[in-house]
Amino acid sequence: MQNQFRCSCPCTSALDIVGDKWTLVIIKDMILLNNRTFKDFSESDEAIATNILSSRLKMLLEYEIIRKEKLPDNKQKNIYILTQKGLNLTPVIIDLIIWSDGNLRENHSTLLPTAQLDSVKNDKESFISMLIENYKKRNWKR
Amino acid sequence: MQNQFRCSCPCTSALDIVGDKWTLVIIKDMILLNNRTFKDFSESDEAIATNILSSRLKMLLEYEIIRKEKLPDNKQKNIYILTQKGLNLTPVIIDLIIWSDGNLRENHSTLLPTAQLDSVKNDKESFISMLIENYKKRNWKR
DNA sequence: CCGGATCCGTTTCGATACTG
DNA sequence: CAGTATCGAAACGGATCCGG
Repeated sequence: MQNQFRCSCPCTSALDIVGDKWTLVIIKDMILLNNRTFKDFSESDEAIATNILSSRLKMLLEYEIIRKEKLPDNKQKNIYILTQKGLNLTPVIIDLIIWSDGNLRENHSTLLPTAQLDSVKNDKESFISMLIENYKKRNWKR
Repeated sequence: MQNQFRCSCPCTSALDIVGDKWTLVIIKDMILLNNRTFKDFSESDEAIATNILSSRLKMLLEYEIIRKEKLPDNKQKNIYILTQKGLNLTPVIIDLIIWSDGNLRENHSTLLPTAQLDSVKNDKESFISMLIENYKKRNWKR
């Protein structure tokens, strides 16, 4: 299969990644819901098709925003883990959630997993750092 | 023509807008380059096709992220102006630019209009406020 | 069952030509 | 200049298949 994406054109990388509904959903659910397996993602509320999911995971691997590992206790299961580069997208995700909450009052359930919102608005910077540190503690055990 | 977008589903609004390469490009160029006319957008570096541009402007109007006006001194020319809701996306854009600069070193010209980067990294919050205030001063004259 | 890959009809994109 | 129409190409996404 040909690449469906153009890593050969780095100047548009940021928009390939963030300017795409599905990569954004995947990254958001990794950070906020700690999704890790193919199954986790394919069962998410946003109902991504498996072929699309597959193509996006490849793209994110290619960009080194995530990496692929085996579960230490279950060598069968593949898991996808955010790299530092991927975790660095946390501020973008959080700002998007804050915007969504403030400006799309009707319904923002897609972007808001919990009642963490107050905490976010209270001190955004520490909330972001906390998310990143918690993520690393849970998933970066080597 | 049928609507190409589904405003009937507000729960995915944020991703319709930000999870789309072109709406993101349009908003970014409004904030950073003060693009205002159809021509401005269609001549931007990213080379958006006129039909796509047209559909995205309609979508952004529908979401009230921009509004359409006539130039006061030239009743012929349509201009598109960010609303408050649209301007509230500035933090998302800026965070994306910062991420792009820090993590896609190869080439980030698409997202970086000027050498304002140092200023951003120095004090992000005031830079964002400044961008928004400047935008209003230039475009919100009634 | 899980992690995908393949197939295939439908939708959307996007380059260009065209119109008022 | 500000869009709209056209049309082939690409992407989507539901269903299905398949190896482990």
